[in-house]
Amino acid sequence: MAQGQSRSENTRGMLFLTDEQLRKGIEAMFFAYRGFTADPDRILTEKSYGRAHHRALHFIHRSPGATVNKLLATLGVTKQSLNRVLRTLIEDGLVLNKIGTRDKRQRHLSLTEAGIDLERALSNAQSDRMRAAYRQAGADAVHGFCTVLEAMMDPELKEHYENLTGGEHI
Amino acid sequence: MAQGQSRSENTRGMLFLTDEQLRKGIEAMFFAYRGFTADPDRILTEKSYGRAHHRALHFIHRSPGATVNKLLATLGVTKQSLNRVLRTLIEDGLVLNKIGTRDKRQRHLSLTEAGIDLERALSNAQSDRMRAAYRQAGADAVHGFCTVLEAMMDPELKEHYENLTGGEHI
DNA sequence: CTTGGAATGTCAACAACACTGACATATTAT
DNA sequence: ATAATATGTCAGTGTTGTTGACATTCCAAG
Repeated sequence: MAQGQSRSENTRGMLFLTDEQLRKGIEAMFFAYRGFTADPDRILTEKSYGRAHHRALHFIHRSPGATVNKLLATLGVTKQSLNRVLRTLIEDGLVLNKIGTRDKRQRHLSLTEAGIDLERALSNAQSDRMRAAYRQAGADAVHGFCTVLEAMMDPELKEHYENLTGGEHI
Repeated sequence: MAQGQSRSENTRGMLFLTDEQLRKGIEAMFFAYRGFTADPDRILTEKSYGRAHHRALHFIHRSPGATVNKLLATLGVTKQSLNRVLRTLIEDGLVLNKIGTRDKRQRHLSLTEAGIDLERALSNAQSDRMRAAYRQAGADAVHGFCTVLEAMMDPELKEHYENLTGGEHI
């Protein structure tokens, strides 16, 4: 039995993965995701927003000027679902909705100053925990963490993930 | 600038963490969690269940005979929310609700054969992806993955996580 | 034995957030 | 002119979470 052994390889470099190790990873994802969202959720509740607002603010901040369609693809929700959230953010003066110059059907989304402020508050809350976890776990662990997460993504989602970091210098 | 450098330490062994690295980790969690739930979700939709049913089945399978209160603490939802889910699972013959012998107020939950079957189907779907990700990332990455996830948990949630793996031999 | 509190279940109402389906409106492309 | 695209909107529905209130059952302390 490879009990209590969290890293184990055979002679061909293949991983031995017990059901227990897999289950542990599954539960770790579940509990960690709760921690991951806990801090922003508190801020959001104060402002009567939800997680969907956070996600919208995050990705608009990340890709300012992106169209609604691009945001839809990134978030993976229906336009009706996103529209409900976007409407309140625009009404509350956190998000700008600018008609495209080249293609006037498109709406380019960006954050107002107030939107940037809230996004930063949410991002800071989430980053603080992430930073603490990174520091506690160490550099090698962080690298492994991201590697496994990337391997867990659907190929289509992974493209969105990579495009975000790639298309930074626009 | 430590740009493009995902693991970096200074002379005192402290991690340098750029905003970009933290943001990348945050987005990795978001996209990976979507992949994490995608496969079970497909099965659940077929059977007209939701993620909450999966979670209940998972933890009942993990700690058979646990009381409702213990399950409530693990899942971190209200009893009303859990009860709605449990009721359908009991009605559908997937979960057993046995009155305690020592304390007859308590209900001890366990899976029926049908419950075990569905739990296994869900677990397999989720494990398959996890296993593939683990294999792709390698043993060291897996270790780091779990380390960071554990460091991200709320202390209270981490106890639940650890109690699950610790109290296996009941 | 009575009483207080704990464990559980249930009812009602509500909110967030996802879905589908249908439809309207510009605008662009063919 | 017509088709397709990008967006917005309305209406309805389902899952999952929440509060608040209340009943039941049972253990334990007085």
